[in-house]
Amino acid sequence: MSGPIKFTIENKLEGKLGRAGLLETPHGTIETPSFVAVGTKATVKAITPEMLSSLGAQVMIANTYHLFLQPGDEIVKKAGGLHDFMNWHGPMMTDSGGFQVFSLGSAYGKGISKVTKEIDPQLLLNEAPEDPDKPKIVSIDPDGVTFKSHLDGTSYYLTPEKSIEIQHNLGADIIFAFDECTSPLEPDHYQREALDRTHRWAKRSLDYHRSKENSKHQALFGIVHGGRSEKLRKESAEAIKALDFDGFGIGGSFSKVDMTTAVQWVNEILPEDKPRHLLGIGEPEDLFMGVENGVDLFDCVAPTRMARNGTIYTKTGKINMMNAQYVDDFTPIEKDCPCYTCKNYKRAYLSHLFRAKEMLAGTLATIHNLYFIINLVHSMRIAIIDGTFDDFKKAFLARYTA
RNA sequence: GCGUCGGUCGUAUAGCGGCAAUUACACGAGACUGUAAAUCUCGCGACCAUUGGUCUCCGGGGGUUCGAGUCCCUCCCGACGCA
Repeated sequence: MSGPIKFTIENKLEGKLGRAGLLETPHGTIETPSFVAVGTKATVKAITPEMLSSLGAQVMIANTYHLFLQPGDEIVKKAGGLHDFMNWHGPMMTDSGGFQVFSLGSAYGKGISKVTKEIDPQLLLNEAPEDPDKPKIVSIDPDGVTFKSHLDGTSYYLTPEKSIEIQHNLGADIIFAFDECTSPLEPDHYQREALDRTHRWAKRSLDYHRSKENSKHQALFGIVHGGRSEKLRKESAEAIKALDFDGFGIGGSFSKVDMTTAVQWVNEILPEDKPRHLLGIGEPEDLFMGVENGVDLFDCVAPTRMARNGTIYTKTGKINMMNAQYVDDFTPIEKDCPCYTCKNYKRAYLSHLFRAKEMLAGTLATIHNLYFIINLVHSMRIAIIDGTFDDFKKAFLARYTA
């Protein structure tokens, strides 16, 4: 074991793919399964790194595309890397920019999200409708992707090598290969084409990475794709597995019903001794599904974005703090929750802060939501170690209404 | 007391003969899954209803007109000016 990270399994779920483990990185050890806080632009929105740490976060993930545009990876490098730049000294990851191929590309302005409730067959037939009023800001070619900056319209060309170079400058402990996240609405022939491209890019990402000194202290994860297709998913898992990455990401925009099968197909193939990260997934029921099926790491904007938009996780489901009923509700945000927000503030106060558009609203809600999700995944870990996962899952989901 | 301007959906506004009536905020609800997001969508007179329909509405009352927030008369209220 000579890579920059070390993964050891502590206990497994009987008869299933799930496991609890330890992932050692140059900036500390992550107890898995673990939820990775999203800090796209080198900040977990609304909170400081100290708050992030004290609410129980062990690891966070920033974004190549956003930091490349602003302030620029060279600036971050001069600052001494992301850890010093943003004052987060725990384990850190960076995403490659591959998701932006989707969110700024095929999903741009079309109301398509990462997880669709169901696939509308009408949309599938017509493929994605083009809006002639909206200039395309992403265009893909065999070598890379041209982005028109969403900030000022400047064109930038991102290739696998460029993405890795940027991620080397950013200096996270774990970085991702440059991939293409496709829309589930794309037809089969396109999924095929995009998958082949992602595999070529994976190889190029890895080759470039290994040719640099940074590969000694930064780990590189390859990303499995394949959309909704069993054939492509399994093929992708085999192809990425063959490439000697330090760990794996499972990517894609899913229809809710396709997610479970996709994760199972892939994790049955991926090597057991390397960590797996289910990219961009984080609703409670999905986290149970992922953990049960062998996912070690999750990241998701849901807890932080929901928090800023006034939605709070509770053990019985999400509540919208903007609703009239909370104006004079002087009970804690959530009874029995030990987080800073719940220990110190009442619903009526949070309701007031949101209505008054005070910044503290987002901060307090973020602290609670992140604690809720991070603690949920951590509890799953403990349940795996204790051998009580099924009971824990049953009890949680019985109370929780999505 | 006289004169001028003004009174429109909770508030602030648009409207100057075809209007259930503009816009913003507020209010009510919903959405959000590798962050174009402290954002976005919908609703906001009432009652039916499948597209759609019926009624009631722009300070009060009266008038002109096929048709009136919109024009005329009068009353009430407010601001300003002159007494």
